[in-house]
Amino acid sequence: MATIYDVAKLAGVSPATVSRVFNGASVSEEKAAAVRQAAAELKFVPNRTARSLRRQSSEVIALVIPDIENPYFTEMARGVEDVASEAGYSVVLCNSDARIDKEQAYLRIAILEQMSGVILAASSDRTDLEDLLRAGRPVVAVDRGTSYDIDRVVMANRDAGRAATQQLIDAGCTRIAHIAGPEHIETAAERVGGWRDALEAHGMPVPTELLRFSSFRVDGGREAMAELLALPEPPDAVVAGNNLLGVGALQVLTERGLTPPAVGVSVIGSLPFTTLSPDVVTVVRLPARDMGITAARMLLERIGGVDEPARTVTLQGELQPAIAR
Amino acid sequence: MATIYDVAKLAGVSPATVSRVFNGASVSEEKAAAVRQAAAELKFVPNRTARSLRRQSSEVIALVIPDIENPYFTEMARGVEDVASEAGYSVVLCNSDARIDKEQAYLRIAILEQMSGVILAASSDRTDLEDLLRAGRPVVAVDRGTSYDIDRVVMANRDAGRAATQQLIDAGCTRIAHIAGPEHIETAAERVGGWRDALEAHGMPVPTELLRFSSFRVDGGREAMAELLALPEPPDAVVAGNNLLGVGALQVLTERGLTPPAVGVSVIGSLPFTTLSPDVVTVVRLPARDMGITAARMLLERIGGVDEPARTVTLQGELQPAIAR
DNA sequence: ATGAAAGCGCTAACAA
DNA sequence: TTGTTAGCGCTTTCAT
Repeated sequence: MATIYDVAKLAGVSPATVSRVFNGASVSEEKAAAVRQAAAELKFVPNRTARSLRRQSSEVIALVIPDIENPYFTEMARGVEDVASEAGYSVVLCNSDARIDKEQAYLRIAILEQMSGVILAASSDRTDLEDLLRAGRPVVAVDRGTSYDIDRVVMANRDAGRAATQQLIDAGCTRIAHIAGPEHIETAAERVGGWRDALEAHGMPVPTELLRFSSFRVDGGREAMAELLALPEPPDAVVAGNNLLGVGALQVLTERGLTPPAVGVSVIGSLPFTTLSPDVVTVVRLPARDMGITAARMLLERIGGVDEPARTVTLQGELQPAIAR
Repeated sequence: MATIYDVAKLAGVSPATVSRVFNGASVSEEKAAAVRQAAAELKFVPNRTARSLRRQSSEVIALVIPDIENPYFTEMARGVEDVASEAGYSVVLCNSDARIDKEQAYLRIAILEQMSGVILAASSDRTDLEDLLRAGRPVVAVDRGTSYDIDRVVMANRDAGRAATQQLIDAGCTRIAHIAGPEHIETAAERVGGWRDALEAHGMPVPTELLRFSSFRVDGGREAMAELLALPEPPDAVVAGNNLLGVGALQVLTERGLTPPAVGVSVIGSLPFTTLSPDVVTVVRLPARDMGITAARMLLERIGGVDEPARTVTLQGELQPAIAR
């Protein structure tokens, strides 16, 4: 691997000049050409590690998500990656497994590896960003907020919950359950709010026994749905709090021969790998990729030194109603 | 951030001794204790960038996969990550998008960032590993081989294809189609071989018009399934070459009211987010997580200097038959 | 077992 | 504009 010194010697200039050429500082066109020529000849590429050590920062950003197997987050990851790699940054994808200790470990690594910044879908509202922020690394929150005053990109969760529920009301359902995510996660709580709103707006009672908090996972959806069906008065419809809960609920319904529209189903989030006809399940599509793109752009701005007050971008879901029944 | 010098001063030793303590070299228990004490007091953590520069390698491995949105690969990624992080390595997940140019770009970055090694699910059989191998970075191939003589972990694709097909034959199907992945991808070709094997073993003709090569994606499965159904003599069963092709095929069948067992379906790979009852679709589960675990272990061995001839590990799929009809 | 010192490849003051 | 030089924080000879 050729170094900056090899190039300098071959081009007949100082190492500093070579560095300047590769960093866009002002260099006479003549020397710049010589440097480029020499660099090409030696197949020189700057050593990123050395640069990081000297600059005290590297062109790497961390993306910390709670579940790498959830298509919602991988879709977001693609958005982040597209923007980042366009700008010459690498993305390190970190799977916190929704565990605060693993998350913390990754955030530590982000500091140690001198990463330029972090995009974080926090595992809980007690995530500790002190060290990171003290080290001057910008952090952008995605999907869920944190307890810090930082940039964030979130979904219009309440609206999504309302729209999903509304659709079932319009279809004539009267006992509408809601399988929600963990109570302490902001997104879950907001979607519950939307479900409540829609019911109240129609003068319908808010049936607490039909509200189930669960994990944002398939098995959580399965359990909750099974419980709901075991009720003396089971629901005639259900709003799933995210894509995986929707899958779990639909699996249980299918197994019992209650495939929609036998029981109405609305899902907040997309069902990318479902085999159901899109006609029978209402989906509020959440623009995960856009969320990733937006977050990455904001982070790059912060890395670039933008210094305005913390911003919040809220993305709207898109209602894809089941065909009216 | 405290440096090794700060610790040395506080502990009353030389920087070299501090380094030795953190690298397991022999140091008197007395001084070692003093160093640990001082390090704890200063919250010292070694700067990884400096170490990488000095050592000319970093504790990072790259995992390059063709489709980050495919659950098969994210499941594998988890396996890799679990092993790697256990050993103190970070994993950089790179999505090549099945494009050889993006893949090449990531492999370049792996060299530049002095990553310790690469786990690669190659986008094609023409992937160029010259630079990487010349730079002495070990590479382990997963899922698919490469044209190089390196360690690899693959699935028993032919067996999987055979088992999936066999199951449909046992169920009494007589016109069994196969929707395969891209012809030039090893895994796809091998699975086709298995399909062929099973048919021939039963003295059944191998119906070329029922073999479709496609992309390993949902839309590919949809197109192929639609074409098959449009045939004058459509198939009464289909073997899907991977999980996404299976989803696509099932979507089309469902939309046309041909949900299995109306048409028999076997899928090579799992359907994690399907809402179908597992009773009606045969699945040959592929142990993706194990593949990741195995590959990561092999890579770490190579990084550690193991120098034996290239090894190949073949993992068996697990037949999960639909309930006999 | 320990310390002194060189240097990994680059960038950024400072001088010229 | 250009070159000289001093590190960034660590590891690793080479002495002792």
